[in-house]
Amino acid sequence: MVLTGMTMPMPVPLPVPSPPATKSRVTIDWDINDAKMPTVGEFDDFSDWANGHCRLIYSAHSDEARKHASGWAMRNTNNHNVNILKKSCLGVLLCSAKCKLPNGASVHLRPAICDKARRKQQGKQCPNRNCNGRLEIQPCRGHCGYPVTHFWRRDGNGIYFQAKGTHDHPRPEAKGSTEARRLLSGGRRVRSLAVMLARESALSDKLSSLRPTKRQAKTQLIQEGGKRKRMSGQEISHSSQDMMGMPACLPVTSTPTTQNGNFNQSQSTYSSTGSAGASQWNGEIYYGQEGQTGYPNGLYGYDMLHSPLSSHSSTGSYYTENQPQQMAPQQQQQLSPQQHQQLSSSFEQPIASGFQCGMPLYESCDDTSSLTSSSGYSSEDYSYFNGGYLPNALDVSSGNQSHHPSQDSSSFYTTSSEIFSVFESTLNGGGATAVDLLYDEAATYQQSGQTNFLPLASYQPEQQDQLQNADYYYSNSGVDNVWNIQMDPTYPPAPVYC
DNA sequence: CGATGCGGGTGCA
DNA sequence: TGCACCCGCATCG
Repeated sequence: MVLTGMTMPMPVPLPVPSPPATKSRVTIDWDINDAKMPTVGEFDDFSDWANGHCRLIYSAHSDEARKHASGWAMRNTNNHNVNILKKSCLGVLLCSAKCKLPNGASVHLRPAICDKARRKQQGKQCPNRNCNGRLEIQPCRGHCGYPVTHFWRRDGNGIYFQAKGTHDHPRPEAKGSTEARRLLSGGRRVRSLAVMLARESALSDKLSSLRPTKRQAKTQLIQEGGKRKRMSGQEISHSSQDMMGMPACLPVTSTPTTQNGNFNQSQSTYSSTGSAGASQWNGEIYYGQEGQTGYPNGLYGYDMLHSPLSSHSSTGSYYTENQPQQMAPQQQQQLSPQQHQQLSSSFEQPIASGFQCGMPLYESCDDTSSLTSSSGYSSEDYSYFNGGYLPNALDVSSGNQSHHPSQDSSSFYTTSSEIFSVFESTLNGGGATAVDLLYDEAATYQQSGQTNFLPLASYQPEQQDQLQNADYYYSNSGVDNVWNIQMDPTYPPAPVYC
């Protein structure tokens, strides 16, 4: 996706009905704290960009699920419960200058999970050559002012996932990008940052355009309902609300699910499920990956640069957020280009429907719902940020979405595992350089016949130093270790609707 | 070196 | 008591 111009991205109200899901999962109501988790016959496809209040049940054979993976930078949070793994969002690393790449995308790096590493990230110079900004963390405050939390629980042959809160920040670059960069970079780290970031943008646009219609959304969308208690952190959330133009912490007033009753019961019994001492998360045996396909959906207003290098592709979770985010495939298909534009540009139009999970308007902030709810708030991450940068952090988002339909559709479900596999295998195969990876991507796209790649230009002073990304080039003088990004005038933003 | 997971401990409501 | 969060430790890639 591409972030552009818009400085005050507002959530795009998507009059989108909840995505279809198998009855087994939809009808079953559960809470991560339930004493007994429901057994389902069919599992959800893994979604690494889950957003909004939602619950998913993955197969215990899902590699991603076993690893508790997420596209969001989630860090472990101690909830003193060995049965439920809790993680809280660290937000995203943005440029203090809010600079934009030529294609309108913004710098949005993945915060290191490790506190120490994260401290080092902050304050570093923006990877964009033409920017003097510094990297700053925009903390996640999507859950009533606190970071969005994810809960994982293994039970039987299922891995239960529950998310609380709606991210109020752009997506960070995907995990794969960070890892790859670290593995490959060495002294080129800074450059790689810029390259990967920018490349992600163009790449994801292409990828998304290639994505065939995925099977019906399978994610279970269950909005947290009726649990309202604490509103702590509400004042903090104001900033988010203001920025997003949406209430991030309104009490849940709708969604008549059966969850409420269930909740109380579960909370009271939850502790009984604990197996003192031994964590269920220990000694995990990861099964081989079985064709994870698809790609994170991202009608997400803030999200733009998906990482094709992500090791976690996703079939996407079609959350109907009050944001220009995920949509169900079929819904997407029904949209005309104009509709796409309307959807993405109608930020100012708040929607008040109770669309399943993740609707900020109905976001539950009562998290008493779980003993395990919490956050990974880290004061260290906020110091710089609070210095005055926070307000516009979101402007990294998507300004251009309303102008480029292709971007709007760029984040939709498409089985792109084949494409990813190219990079992933290369990544893991060893011996490949960053250039190889990048080139592979370009080549792959070309094969798809849907891109407008120009032949790779000569590399100078070395191959790695000039890359092409469909609509712009990256070059590095090799002197100051920063990248030049130049637009490729020949690149037309071709809208493609899957 | 960093990602992850665990868990002791503290402060607050 | 529940939650948010800090910190150190251990393991693994």
